[in-house]
Amino acid sequence: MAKTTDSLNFIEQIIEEDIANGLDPKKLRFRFPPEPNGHLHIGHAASICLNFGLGKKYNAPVNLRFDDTNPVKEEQRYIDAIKRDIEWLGFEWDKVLFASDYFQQLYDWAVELIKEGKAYVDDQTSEEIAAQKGTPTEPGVNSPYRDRSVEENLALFERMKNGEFKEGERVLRAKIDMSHVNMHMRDPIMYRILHKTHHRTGDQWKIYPMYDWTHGESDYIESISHSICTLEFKSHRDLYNWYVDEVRDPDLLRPKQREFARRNLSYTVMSKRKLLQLVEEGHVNGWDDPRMPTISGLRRRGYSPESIINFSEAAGIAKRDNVTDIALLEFHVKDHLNKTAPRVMAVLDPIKLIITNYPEGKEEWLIAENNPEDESAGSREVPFSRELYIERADFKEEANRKFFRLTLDKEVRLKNAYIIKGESVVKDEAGNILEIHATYDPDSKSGSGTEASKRRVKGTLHWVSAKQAIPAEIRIYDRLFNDEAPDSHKDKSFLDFINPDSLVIDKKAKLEPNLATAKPGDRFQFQRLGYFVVDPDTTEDNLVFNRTVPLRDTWAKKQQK
RNA sequence: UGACCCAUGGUGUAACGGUAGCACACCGGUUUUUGGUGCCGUUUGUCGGGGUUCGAAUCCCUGUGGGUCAACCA
Repeated sequence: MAKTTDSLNFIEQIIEEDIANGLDPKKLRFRFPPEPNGHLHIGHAASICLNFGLGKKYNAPVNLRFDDTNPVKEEQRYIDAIKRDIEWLGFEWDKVLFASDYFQQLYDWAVELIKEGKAYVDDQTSEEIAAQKGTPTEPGVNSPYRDRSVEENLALFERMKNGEFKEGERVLRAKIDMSHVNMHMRDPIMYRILHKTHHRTGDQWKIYPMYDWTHGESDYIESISHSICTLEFKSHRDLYNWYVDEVRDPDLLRPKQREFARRNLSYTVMSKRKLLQLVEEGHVNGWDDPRMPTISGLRRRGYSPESIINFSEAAGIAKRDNVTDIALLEFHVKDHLNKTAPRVMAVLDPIKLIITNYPEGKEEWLIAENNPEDESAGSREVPFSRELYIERADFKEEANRKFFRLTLDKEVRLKNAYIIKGESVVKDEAGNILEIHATYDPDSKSGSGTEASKRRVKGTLHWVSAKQAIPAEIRIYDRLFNDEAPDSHKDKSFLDFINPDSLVIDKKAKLEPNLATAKPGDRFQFQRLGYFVVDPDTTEDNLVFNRTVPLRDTWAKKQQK
């Protein structure tokens, strides 16, 4: 029989196995190691949820470690953005650390390796070294500098450190095996010369360690038990182990690198390089543009941390390449917002509705439930009067049976208010509808008890009272890319798939007056339309909303068929 | 013409030698003062071929398909 009780993902299985084999659970320690060269995106969320989730599950510390070994690409503002995103997701790190904290230790260890004859300075150019590297099917050849004396290597490495050489003139290489089947083991480069200012160490260093030399050693220094990374690092594992074992105290455990498949999403570009290009070339309005798959973009779009975490949980962890349907993410957004977002009435494309038998000048404040999914959300009052706005698309002079909204001579309910009946329309010379006239039934007030409740009406419309309505700017986002998986087209640029209609701005919208005090970040469900969030661009004079995600609309879907 | 990794419905995952489940998506029904939500249900899957076994998605062999590896990036 299927055991649906918490099945473990394969990383957890490895950990359980290690514990079963005698690993002290108190020694469990994880890390999340971003390079501060851009914003985190939804793919990183998988790694964050995995590592911090493991920390929670096993009550183990998780370090936030910035892999900042390449001063060319890294910036302080990205460090700040990454911290904010992780905090926003609700995770707590044990320590914030930097690979650059270990530069001196790494240097000292490198000197040791040189002394042991396990590293050497190579004077060749990048091209020459590449040419000697061989190919996956052919072995490489040794560098002519491979057998330099320890003294000479020490002296040269010292001079590299002191900035006596230009960039590219020399590198330090590990002396392993130029004919190893694993290309990464063919005398990998440990240090390169870079006369660049580092965002943390400034101009102190003229040489910078490479990823492989840094990462395992950093894990070792921090006593990380399980170092979890993505699949493309699989072939780095041999080198990771080699480096760690060179410096490791035999009594201490070697951190265990294990790899899982990165999370891909349909219609979504996840490459940091490409996201940077979108920002730099101005295709979007920054890293936090609501169309971006970045955590900051999703936040501005109105996604909740819960929805991202639930999504990651649902998507799972495995070792095979995948393209997850973006609908799964959107499902979790709607699922969470449905339970938490207050309902509110807004009309995006207003047309005037006059209740002809409602007294001029009269004004009623009707009670409206804030969230039918959550009784504790309470209720609010909305003004009702003779002149209202309704959605232009909610009226047709004549329509078939499938149309549940307002037509002439048919009844519908105004949400939280009365049942009305379409009577006539006022048009201009061109035949455009200017106003709809209707009559209401005073005995049909919502929740009054006197409502003719047994009367069935075709549908329910949202509306706002014209006099009290407040205007707003509504930003509606569609997919940035109109192709299923723009990453997969090797022959075309992903920019060719940018959807020109990915952003629509609507300034005609009319909202119920309660929204006047909404603050940036507040999320609402606009009744029958979708979930919306107040954008940070909002000012006192200009209320700005982003559409997080539309509501499921089965009618619209059927129309398309 | 190498090494390594991977292969379960449309998608993402579970089952670790004992009846192939779950979720999303899709489709249908139902409830509803949101064409939302909820509830119910249908359809759809172990890449092929051998083998081991009483029994194989699971173990072995083989084929096929996909991915990764030749940055002074991470």
